[in-house]
Amino acid sequence: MSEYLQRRLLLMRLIPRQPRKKSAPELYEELTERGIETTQRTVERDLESLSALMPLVRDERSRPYGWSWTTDAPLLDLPAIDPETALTLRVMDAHASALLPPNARHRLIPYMERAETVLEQTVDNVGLRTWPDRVRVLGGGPPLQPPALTPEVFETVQHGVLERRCLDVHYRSRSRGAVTKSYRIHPLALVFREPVSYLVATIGPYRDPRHLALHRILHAELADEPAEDPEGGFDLDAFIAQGAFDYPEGDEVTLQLRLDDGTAFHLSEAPLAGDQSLTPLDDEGCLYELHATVQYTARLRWWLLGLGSAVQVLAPESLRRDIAGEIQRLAELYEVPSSG
Amino acid sequence: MSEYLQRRLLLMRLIPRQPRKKSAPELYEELTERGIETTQRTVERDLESLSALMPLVRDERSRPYGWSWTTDAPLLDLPAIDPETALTLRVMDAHASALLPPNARHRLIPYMERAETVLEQTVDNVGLRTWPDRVRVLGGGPPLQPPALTPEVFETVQHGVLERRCLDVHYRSRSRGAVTKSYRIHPLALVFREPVSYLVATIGPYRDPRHLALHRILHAELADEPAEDPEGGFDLDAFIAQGAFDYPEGDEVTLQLRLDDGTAFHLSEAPLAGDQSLTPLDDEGCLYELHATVQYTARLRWWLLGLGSAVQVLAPESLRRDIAGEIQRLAELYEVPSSG
DNA sequence: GGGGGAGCGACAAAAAACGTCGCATCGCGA
DNA sequence: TCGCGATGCGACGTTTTTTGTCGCTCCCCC
Repeated sequence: MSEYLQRRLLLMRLIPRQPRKKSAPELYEELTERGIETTQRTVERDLESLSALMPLVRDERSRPYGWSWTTDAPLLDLPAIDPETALTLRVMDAHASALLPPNARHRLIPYMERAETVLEQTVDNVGLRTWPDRVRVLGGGPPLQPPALTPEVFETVQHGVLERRCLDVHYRSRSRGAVTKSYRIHPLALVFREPVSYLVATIGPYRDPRHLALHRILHAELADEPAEDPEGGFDLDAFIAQGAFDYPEGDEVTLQLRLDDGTAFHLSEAPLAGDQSLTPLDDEGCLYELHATVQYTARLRWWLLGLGSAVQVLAPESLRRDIAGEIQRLAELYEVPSSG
Repeated sequence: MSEYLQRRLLLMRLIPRQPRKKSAPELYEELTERGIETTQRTVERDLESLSALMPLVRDERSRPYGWSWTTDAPLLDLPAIDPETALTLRVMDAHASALLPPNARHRLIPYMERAETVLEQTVDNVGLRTWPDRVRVLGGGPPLQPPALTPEVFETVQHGVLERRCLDVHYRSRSRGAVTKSYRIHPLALVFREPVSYLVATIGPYRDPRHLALHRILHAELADEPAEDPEGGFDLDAFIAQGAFDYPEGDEVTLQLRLDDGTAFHLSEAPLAGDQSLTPLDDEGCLYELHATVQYTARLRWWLLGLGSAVQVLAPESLRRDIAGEIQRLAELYEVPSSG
């Protein structure tokens, strides 16, 4: 029966993209491992005939020749991506562009190009070419620009986290001045906080995890030494909860707010919590009271404060005092006249 | 030469995923269109032998049998996704989960599962299985929950936008009460604003574009009538800029802020604009002044206000007055004592 | 009831794919 | 510098698969 197709399909999947490569003997090995009986000669022939059809390249600089897909090889996906999925991918990408450094999205280019092609064809069928004019993502976060990374850094760091290997990095420390230091670090995890991406790692012989902003890593290189977790293991959630990223986990509190009608409407659409309740305070429907059980986090506080006078915090008392104090400081800062 | 592989590969790509289907004669047609000379018999044979290897199904309920991939057919991508890309996809998805309704991401499940598989294998090689514990995305936007959508609505609406066909929708209008109305609408564009997704469309015979929140569309059905743009065309950016989503485009202003050191540090990492400058105001480095050319938007205002007393707006004067006014209202609301 | 399209079994010719062998080449270590 | 082993590759005859064609049957729809 048709060994042919199965073998070539598997073979194509085993070939990596360009910086990496695999030799014919290697590929032969992997094929037999996966239960395909063949000869190395056949594999060689397969590679040759495949390279006539697809963007495969052979690196002949060193003797066991290495095969790989070209960097710009278009994505060939089975089953092919459908227009709806392509659209979803695009929306996700549009959104991620505000969050991830450009280098991080670099790897997704073939996927996005594929999505683009599919969308264009769809639109073409209907006689239009105005696709990109039909979707927008409006960000809700701070209007900041993601910092640029040294091109290779993201890749290398990703590699280190994925393969659990140590990294040698040059790090421009947070303290002022352009002082850079070199460390050998044990990568533990990746954390993305709105525009900035962080690597969590232990540094050199020390055992306490730290976070390094990726854009402050000027150079990174993979070491051979395998990365080790600190004794007792590493719990990323606990690390974040203890406040490492200004995102300390708050206690659960019963939030009580007084809202104007516009804000009440928005919150009825996208609630703060599953148990949220909204009740009008008067007949005209201009004021509402909201109850909800939420986590008290810094993010919540920013958000409430940002809404300004559209929202008044009634409870918990600690949050109310907190915000009132902030307002007092603000009032002094802006020399607002007395509230009588 | 090897027509074989080329033909079967193309054939597989032409087969759609399950709700859709294509018959052997259709597929034969499309193959010849793309320059592959063959007979319909061969296509039939190909389909049969392929279905032994892959999750293809044949719908035999009506006579020109329809072929499709099963809904859960795993993604077979060439070149295969590499661990770094898989990781990036996961990060994007983690982020999108806070923004898109669950139904929207539904289509990406095969992609995410594929990414998951690749990651697990990678981690396996190194003897670990703790992959999901190594990445987190910390949101910066409001801590709201995306509203739930009627399952089919997102798909149908997407379809309408993509193929430019009218939709018949039941819409629960924004005004209070559970009144729903039915309209025939001409879909124009999709807009995503943090937790809520919108469809921009003209309604019935009217010519002015409106936005409909997707979660308030209770039911949607594709109509045969092709969708039409309003006379004079439709410009999504202009529509947004005119304030349709509380995101009116602001004028460019030269922003001047006084910041505490923590905020200054964050802004030095992720600047507000390309031309941003930051200068310390004293020797201890506790106060900084920032200049940047930015768009004056509501989003900027929320964000500045949310930062509280860590930021003082010095210019433009209009923004300063705006914020000072807001603070005065807040001070009255919270009965903050006089600022002297 | 009949016409046409679709699905499918069979067959023989044609075209590959395959394993094997042998030789040339290259890299590495002695 | 020499030699060994691994790798790449051309050639060849056999084997297997593929492919076009024909014809029969079934089913739907007119």
